[in-house]
Amino acid sequence: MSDTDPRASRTGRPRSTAADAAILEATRASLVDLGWSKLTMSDVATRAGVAKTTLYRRWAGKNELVVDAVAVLFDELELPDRGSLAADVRGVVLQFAALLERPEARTALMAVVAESTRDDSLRHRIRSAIVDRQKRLVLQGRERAQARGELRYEDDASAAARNADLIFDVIAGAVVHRTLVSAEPVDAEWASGFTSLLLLGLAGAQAA
Amino acid sequence: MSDTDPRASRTGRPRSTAADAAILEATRASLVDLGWSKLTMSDVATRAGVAKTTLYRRWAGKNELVVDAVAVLFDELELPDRGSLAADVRGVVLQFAALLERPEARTALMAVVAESTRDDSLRHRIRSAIVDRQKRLVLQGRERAQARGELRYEDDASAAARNADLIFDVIAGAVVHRTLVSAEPVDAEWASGFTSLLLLGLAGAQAA
DNA sequence: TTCCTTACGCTACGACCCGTAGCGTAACTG
DNA sequence: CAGTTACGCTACGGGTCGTAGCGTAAGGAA
Repeated sequence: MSDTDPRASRTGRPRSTAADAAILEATRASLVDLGWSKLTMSDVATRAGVAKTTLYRRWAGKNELVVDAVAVLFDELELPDRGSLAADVRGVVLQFAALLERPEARTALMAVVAESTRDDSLRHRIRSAIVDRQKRLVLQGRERAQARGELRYEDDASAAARNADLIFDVIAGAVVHRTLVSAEPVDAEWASGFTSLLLLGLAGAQAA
Repeated sequence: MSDTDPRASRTGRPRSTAADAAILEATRASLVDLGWSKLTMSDVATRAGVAKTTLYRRWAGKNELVVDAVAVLFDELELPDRGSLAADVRGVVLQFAALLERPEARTALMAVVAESTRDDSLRHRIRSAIVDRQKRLVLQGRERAQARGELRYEDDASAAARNADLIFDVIAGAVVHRTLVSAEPVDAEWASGFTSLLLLGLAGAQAA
């Protein structure tokens, strides 16, 4: 969460965990009301009932604060077994799309990614707090599909890892692009079309 | 380009087209040096050798200015006939990836998209200036593939349009996500893997 | 040419946010 | 108790924002 590890110093007044929670909650509320660009540290401090200096003691700035405030939203994603690979893909697509409907997520995600193009430490923070944690969904879905016999088990471990990364970028990228760039809704129909394309490919989806 | 149409008023001193070009060029240069978040209107004005008030006479703010400054970069994309659908896809993926390697493009694209989530007019500006213009590549590639016999001609016109939009979101989304979110390189190997996945689908690409 | 209209450069301005310093006080440890 | 760290508060210089006001420049119309 915050920058410094509280266990490093066992003496002195401990940091208020209530303040941590209040700050992150206030950050999400401010994102909803004001959006990324108009969100200010002063506003978050006021909403959280906390002094501005307290924010700077824990986060280097707006970028880091917002990443931590939004990261928890992505942990809500899960992949219940829906019986087939196609159903699992459709399900996660719709779930991810619902997350991107939330104003705090949509305004923050692209903004921090944009900032991360010029800030290595921020990019690593995004990776560890958001991106890498969601790759579990791809791995889980693949294992299930392999167990069902829908996908083969792969021999080369590094090739399998590259493949998982590729699938992750394709699914997440398509949903993000559809939602935020094209600014069109991800509904059940789109999810089905995308799933067909992903499973069958261009020619195969056309034939179906 | 600018906000007001110069042909609307035929009297008075005309706007300097040289200033327009200088401002957009200065904006790109400032994006390279400072990035989106540290770019200021004052800095752009100074670089362009123009008064700050001149900027505000043409653009409502930083968002609109940057969209116009970056839009021209995307028009460089083209789709030469490489002989097969797979080769065409690989080619456009690598071309788009090269564009996203340019610092002015990568820092600006995600930032304006993030802003557009709370600004309808900005979103329309992005669509007309950037997104919609690039869908020509999908349409062109599909026509060629159909002429080669690699894809069927589609009967339903609206279904064909939805399909083109889907493919656009999948290709552009995957490249953007790989480059900016996962922050991994789009090299020839990745482009080939992605192309196989797009053409053959999950099971098909695994078998190949 | 003269008049009209619009664009330009320049200066100045209030408003706002940034990030930090300094201080007294609060909370926890040994 | 003393020692250490966190907190709230105030204040500050520095920077950007977007606009107003002014005199001047560059075109078109009579």
